[in-house]
Amino acid sequence: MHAHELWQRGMHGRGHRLTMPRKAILEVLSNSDDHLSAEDIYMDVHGMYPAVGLTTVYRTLDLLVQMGVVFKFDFGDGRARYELMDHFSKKAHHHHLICSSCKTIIDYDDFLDEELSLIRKTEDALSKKHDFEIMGHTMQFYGLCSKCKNKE
Amino acid sequence: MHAHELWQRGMHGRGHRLTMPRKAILEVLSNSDDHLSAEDIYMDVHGMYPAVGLTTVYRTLDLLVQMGVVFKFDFGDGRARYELMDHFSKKAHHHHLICSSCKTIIDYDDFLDEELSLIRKTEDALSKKHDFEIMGHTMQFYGLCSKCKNKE
DNA sequence: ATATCTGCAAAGACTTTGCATGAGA
DNA sequence: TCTCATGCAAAGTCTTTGCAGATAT
Repeated sequence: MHAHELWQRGMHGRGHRLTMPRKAILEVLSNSDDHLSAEDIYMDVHGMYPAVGLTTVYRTLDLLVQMGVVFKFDFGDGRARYELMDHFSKKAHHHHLICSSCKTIIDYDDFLDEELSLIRKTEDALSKKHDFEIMGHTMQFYGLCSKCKNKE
Repeated sequence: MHAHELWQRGMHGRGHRLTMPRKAILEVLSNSDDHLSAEDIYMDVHGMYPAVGLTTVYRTLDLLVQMGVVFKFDFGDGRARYELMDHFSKKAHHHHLICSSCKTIIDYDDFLDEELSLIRKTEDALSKKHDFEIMGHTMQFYGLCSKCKNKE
């Protein structure tokens, strides 16, 4: 099944429509390895379909976050970043290493096996203890990158 | 050594002054168990010292974040939250469980022992690999709390 | 004494909302 | 056809900046 069909079903199943702007936005998210801001996505989409507005990008991202297709991050630089969730992404599971000073973001995927058991255990305990339905997790390290470290 | 002296030294050592508004803000952070927004802190401080303005709260929080005394979180509700870092806090090390729908935040401290070895290992590897000076980490689970789960 | 800090008001940046028009199914 | 979706412009929120007066050491 192709991605478009998957999206079609996902949207349709919940009473939403797979419109051209939505396809374009999903396309951009699928083809990027970066942590795109709404503006980034808007710029990309705008290149292909100049008619699509920034408002639609925001509204679509909200919808995708609601649907559990996209994860919304905030790395502290004043704008939200969006990434397809693991299940929908070409990228492997990963976490982030962030420079507190210049906000550079590095993806890493070290020690995921060791992580897995901790995550599972914690998820399990938390969902029981607090009656939560857990949908995802985040893990990030903060520090100073080599450039910023040496500027001090 | 009392907290005030510690703060005094921390500030002084870097060419900053420990002023009344700064004392009040640190006081509020120390005495709260919550994840306070700038506005929350402003309200608290304002109760004691009505002369202190919101701008000063923002500026002080920025300074404290720079100094590594306070951690700035964003849980996705459009405003930043601030917490004293472990070393300066009465609270034990913990992470967060967040309801994606109503943004309720629950602190948890389960499986910290298991976490420790993973964190150490990862921190070590990342700092070498990417030449980072790592100063902290974050871990959070997202999901739906019991109330929001049942509203669906 | 003097460099730092503060409050106020104004500006800035990102995001959301209102409403008439346009488009999927 | 008939909702749902979109674009534009305007409004909203949180946060930052400019500047003259106040303050810590």
